[in-house]
Amino acid sequence: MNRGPEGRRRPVTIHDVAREAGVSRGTVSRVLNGGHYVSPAAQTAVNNAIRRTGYVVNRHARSLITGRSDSVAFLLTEPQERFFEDPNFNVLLRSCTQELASQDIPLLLMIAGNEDERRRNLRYIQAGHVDGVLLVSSHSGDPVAGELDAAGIPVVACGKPIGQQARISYVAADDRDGARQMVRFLYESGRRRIATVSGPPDTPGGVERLAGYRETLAECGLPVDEALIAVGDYSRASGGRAAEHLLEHAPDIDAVFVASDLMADGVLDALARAGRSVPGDVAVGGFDDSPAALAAVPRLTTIRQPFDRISKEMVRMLMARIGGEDPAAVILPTELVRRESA
Amino acid sequence: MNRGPEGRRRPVTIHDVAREAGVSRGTVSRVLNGGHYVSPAAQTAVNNAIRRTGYVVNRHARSLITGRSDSVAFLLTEPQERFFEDPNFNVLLRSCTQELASQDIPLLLMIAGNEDERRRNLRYIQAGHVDGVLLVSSHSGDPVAGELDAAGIPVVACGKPIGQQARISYVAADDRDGARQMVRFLYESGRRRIATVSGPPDTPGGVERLAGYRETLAECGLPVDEALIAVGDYSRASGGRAAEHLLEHAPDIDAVFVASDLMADGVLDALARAGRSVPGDVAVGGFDDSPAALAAVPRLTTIRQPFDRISKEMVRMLMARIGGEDPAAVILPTELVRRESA
DNA sequence: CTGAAAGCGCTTACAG
DNA sequence: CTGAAAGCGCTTACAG
Repeated sequence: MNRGPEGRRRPVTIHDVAREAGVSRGTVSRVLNGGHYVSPAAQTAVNNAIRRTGYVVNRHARSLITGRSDSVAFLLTEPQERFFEDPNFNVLLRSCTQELASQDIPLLLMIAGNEDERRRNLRYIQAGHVDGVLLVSSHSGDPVAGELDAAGIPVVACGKPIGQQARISYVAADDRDGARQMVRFLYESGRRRIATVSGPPDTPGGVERLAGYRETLAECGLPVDEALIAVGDYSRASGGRAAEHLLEHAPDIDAVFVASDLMADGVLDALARAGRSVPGDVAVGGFDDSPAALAAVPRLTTIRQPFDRISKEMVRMLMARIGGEDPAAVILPTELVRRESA
Repeated sequence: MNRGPEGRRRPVTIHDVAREAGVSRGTVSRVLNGGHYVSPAAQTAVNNAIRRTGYVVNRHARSLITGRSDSVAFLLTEPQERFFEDPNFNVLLRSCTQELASQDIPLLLMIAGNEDERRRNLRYIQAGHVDGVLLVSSHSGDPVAGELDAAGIPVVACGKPIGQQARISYVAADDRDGARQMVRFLYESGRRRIATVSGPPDTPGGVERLAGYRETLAECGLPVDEALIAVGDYSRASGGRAAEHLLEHAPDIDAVFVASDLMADGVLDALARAGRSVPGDVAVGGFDDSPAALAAVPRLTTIRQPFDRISKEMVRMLMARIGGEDPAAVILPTELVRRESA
């Protein structure tokens, strides 16, 4: 940074670098953009000049001409209570931010907690102010993915966008297999009255994890008793209510597979209030391996979603999409993590 | 949006609007920027043309000339565990995002969980890619505020930046008064062995809330017994450990004022394990009124930090700072919220 | 491989 | 109040 007469910074431009290196501005620009068609000598001279002058590219000027913003939106469409309560969002947000930062791409955070915000964010995105969007919303009935896609905006969703998986890229953990692993583990630990608390039926996790539960029970030769199935909405409180419901309709349960760690934490509370010990009387298995699993007492045995890999893949796929590639889906394996609750 | 021959969007520019309205591009720009020195007739014509053409300003072109990016960074410098665990961050992040969105200003999320990330984010910000930064970090020993300020970047901190409050704008809740309200409330409910779990001594909340505790005890004519004071790090687990410590050294406590809701939740767990009933045997008072207060069992009586107002003020002050105003501090009142834990 | 030149879409003095 | 013009800092064909 140079300083002008008033001590105000005059940002160094490509022009200063060119003068310093003794080349034209075009050459500097070529070095900046990959160094193609530049002689080694010019290359070196420019790089040295950049170092000496402390040059930093003006992103606005670049964007003006390239038509790209070199930034992406992280769009969260959730009621705000869930964003406040569920640590999964933070994990995802954190690792996407990190992954993008490593590529020097800023993340614009957009939260659509209601229809108004949804509309405003959509308008902003459609105006072309970002190159693409990472979409996170558990409820896949959400029309926002389709609207963005229709507007020609590259989108990668976290979790299968039910109804439009053919047109929207997404990355998801293998929900069904995760559920299968947990239920089989419970069975092999000797449990025979295995209940489940599933997620909402309009979410991929709600559908797939329940399906995995049913399949595995059948494979183990256990009857699928509808009294063993309760539905939650992924909130901790809904887990507690579901557990109470199960206790009432099937008091002889000896295990519960819960479709999220946060709900599992609620189940733990309800079980404790009912005087059931965990894992003595009832084994509890969660899903996510979120920070909530470690905060629970006892700590949760759960299915790990590889959030780090999920984020990395989301970013990679979004870049590919922005680069013109066709949509694709990536399914990542899950893994059983044994702790104290089962 | 018009479509060119290939169906590709050709964004409508100020030029299209000018033609449509029958004025010059300068006039369109003047309407866009406040409508000064524009006749009512031209005003109307331009506005209609904007509506008809669906014109949206190209922010890059604007920024290139104004030198402003019209975006701000939300910089979180915390170890990631705390970001994952503590819902306070989400509340703050959410309301800042919302407040900025209402002014059409994008928020760039930056998370500095370690030295490397801190350095990269600093570099990005210092390059002038954002107009200012909203700084959130509980540990105020953090040098980042000073570094940004030294680089001439407008900063507003959340919470008093110890050591540099004269140079950095900040907004904070009235920590000391909040502590006073809680301790007095506990006293007036008949409690006489009132303990506290404070925050780290290098955070403003750690210092001020403890000071408020001491003062109020003295005013109530209660001795300040050092065995009644334990220190946590704002994590849930540290609250549990602090409670165990207190129970060991001062088994006759009948109340605990805890410097954060999350730690209070940990205290609740420890108390339950020790067989003490809440609020029967021991009353527990939290601080924050975060979502953790409602998730706790029993729900926490706590001190409300007005996060909505805090965010609004942070944004307002940052804009003022960007506009050239001198630093200032805003202290917002706190309020006792009665629930079941005390 | 390299330079000169055009142009991205806007804002802002400057004349009138 | 309004238009014509310069210029923000870059990238990218286009000649050479």
